[in-house]
Amino acid sequence: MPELPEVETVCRGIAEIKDRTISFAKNYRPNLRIPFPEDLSEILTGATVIQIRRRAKFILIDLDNEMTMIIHLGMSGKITLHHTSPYPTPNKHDHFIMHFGDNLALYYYDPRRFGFVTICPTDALDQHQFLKKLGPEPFANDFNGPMLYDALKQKSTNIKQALLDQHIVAGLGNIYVCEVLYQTKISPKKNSNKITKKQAEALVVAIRDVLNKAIEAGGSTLKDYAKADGDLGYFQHQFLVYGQEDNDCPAPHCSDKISRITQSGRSSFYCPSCQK
DNA sequence: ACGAGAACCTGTTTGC
DNA sequence: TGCAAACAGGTTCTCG
Repeated sequence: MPELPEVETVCRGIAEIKDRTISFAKNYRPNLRIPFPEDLSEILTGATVIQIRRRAKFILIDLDNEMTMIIHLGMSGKITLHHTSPYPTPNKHDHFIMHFGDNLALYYYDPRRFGFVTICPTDALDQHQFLKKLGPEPFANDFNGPMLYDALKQKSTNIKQALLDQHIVAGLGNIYVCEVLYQTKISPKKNSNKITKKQAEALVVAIRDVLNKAIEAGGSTLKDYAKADGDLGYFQHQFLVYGQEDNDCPAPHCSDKISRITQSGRSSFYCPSCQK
């Protein structure tokens, strides 16, 4: 999926649906990763958007009927807006559509169908199965060096897997974990419980730094992710290690090349010389 | 209880 | 050129 910066970019990209009233909503298949709620269309139609928020990689859309839409983009989910009716005929991967009158429509497109759209009473979001166990937001005060140190100490897996664990810190994905580990000179193979306090502090700084830069660049555009306005993000041009297998390590005095290894079925890119 | 690996899907790229 | 295999931003389930 889109990781945190891409989801943040989508949230900003759909800001104009705020204060707009849903005139039509429809899902075009019964389920994605989870079923669409049976009464989704009835609940949404006539409701007005109060606020758009992000929690981890979830898009939260608060409505004036005390309900909140929860949207997850999975690996290949994409949201696009249309401003002129008649709106396009849904493509076979456009699984959910909302109209806000005749000059604004939101389409949810997801070929791999690992994402989902659901709804939850706003006051019950904290208890929702997808949200209740999430770790802290990377930019929140409760995410800090001592907290991360303690959490990493509990895990017996490698640091790569630990940072992907949404219960430790919410929002990181495969790309940004690779970049963060490169920036902190920590090998993805290092045991999570061997991370020092100093390294935990450095990880907090690097996580915020990498995510901030990615958000500023409008996220990363890979195979099938684009912002809501159809423009592309640019952060992919700043990847130092992700997707750089066999390229020279970008560190000034390093003559090594970037390696790719598989950890728990997912690619990790790193410099064997710089990252220990 | 925990972690590695498989599973869930389709589309695109890579390699023979 | 053509086809099969590998690979892809995530999460959750099963199995050892």
